Amino acid sequence: MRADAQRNIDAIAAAAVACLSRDPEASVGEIAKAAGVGRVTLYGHFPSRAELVDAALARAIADGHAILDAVDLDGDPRKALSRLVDASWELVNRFRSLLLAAQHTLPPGRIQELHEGPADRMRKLLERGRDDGVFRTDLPTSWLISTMQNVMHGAADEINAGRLEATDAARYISSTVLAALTPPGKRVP
Amino acid sequence: MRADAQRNIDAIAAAAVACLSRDPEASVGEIAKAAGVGRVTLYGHFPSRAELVDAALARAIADGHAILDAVDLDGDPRKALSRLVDASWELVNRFRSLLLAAQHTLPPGRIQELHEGPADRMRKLLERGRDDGVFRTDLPTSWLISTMQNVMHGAADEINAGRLEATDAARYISSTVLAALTPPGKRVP
DNA sequence: GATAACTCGTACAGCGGTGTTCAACAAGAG
DNA sequence: CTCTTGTTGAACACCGCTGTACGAGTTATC
Repeated sequence: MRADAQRNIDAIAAAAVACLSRDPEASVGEIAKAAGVGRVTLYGHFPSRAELVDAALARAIADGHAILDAVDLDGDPRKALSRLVDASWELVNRFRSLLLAAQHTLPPGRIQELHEGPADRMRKLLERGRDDGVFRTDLPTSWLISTMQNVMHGAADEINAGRLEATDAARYISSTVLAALTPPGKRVP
Repeated sequence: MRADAQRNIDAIAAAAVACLSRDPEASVGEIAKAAGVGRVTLYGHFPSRAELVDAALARAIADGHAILDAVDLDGDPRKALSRLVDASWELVNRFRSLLLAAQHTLPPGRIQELHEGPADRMRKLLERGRDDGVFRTDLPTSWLISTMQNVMHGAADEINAGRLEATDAARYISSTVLAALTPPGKRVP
């Protein structure tokens, strides 16, 4: 593999992330142009649109993974969760449109598969909080995780619709999620 | 307006609701066929796909409105909200795909406009509960309403993905929403 | 500097959708 | 019964997208 080919593959993946994050229906042609590459060259590296979207999502998640690594998950699980949710929210908001593209391009289950890493991180923290008695145990962790994701995605929609200020979002999300995770009978923080 | 024309308009709108509820990208041709009507006839009544989707969504919401009218909203606001959420969930689940179609066909804001009725119903109950001190006042009602909607939509997604049983959904949603609405410092029911 | 790897633009075929036209035909309303 | 209003299928032009083919040009690499 020649060095410039590798460089182009990288540029295309980066452009795909950028374009699809703006418009989930961005065409292959647009992405090629954004990468500074001919459409044919792109097809040389990614046989189909689906594989391109897959690569873009994988790249975005990998980037996010690195960012989330910097979040301190020790100490009070509620505080830790709040920190993790804040950081995750940043990412969800940024890649929201890309996810939409993936949803009607990738085969069902593939997205879940790519999200295993981030979900695991969340699950570990959630389980620690459950052991400490600060998070509820009457609902499955998978449901709680998807609820957090849904709240974040919803916030992104509200911002897009102009009904919510981006500066308020993080606080709203944290408050809502922490309340939703509180075990029945316990006080909301 | 001739009687059979009126009948056709009705059949087309009903078919649009049905088809788009199955597949958000159902073509005009499919809908016409489902209505037992020629494609040209359809275009005679609905000048464009957008107007057809608009009519379908409006119809679905009107139908839902009638169903929600049967829900008893008196008594303990938390119990009432639980009842309302259960009924709403039924509808959201049914029309989830139609909403998706509307989201990338109708101009931004139009969907919100059509949802004013249902949102008002929820808002009134929410405000009564706030006056009674059982729902939180530290977040805007609009945010709380959208959170409820997001939890329901998320549940629909989970069911579609096979990660959640439809029979569990209603209970999960109620528990989650009631916790999320609990004022800070109060106990989760 | 030779050679294999890579890229480029253009052009093409195919697909599935939308919206329109036309001329023949059916069915309500008076 | 008549006439206006509707309905019908087939055909058409149009659009933007995907994926492929080709021949000429360019650039890493040895």
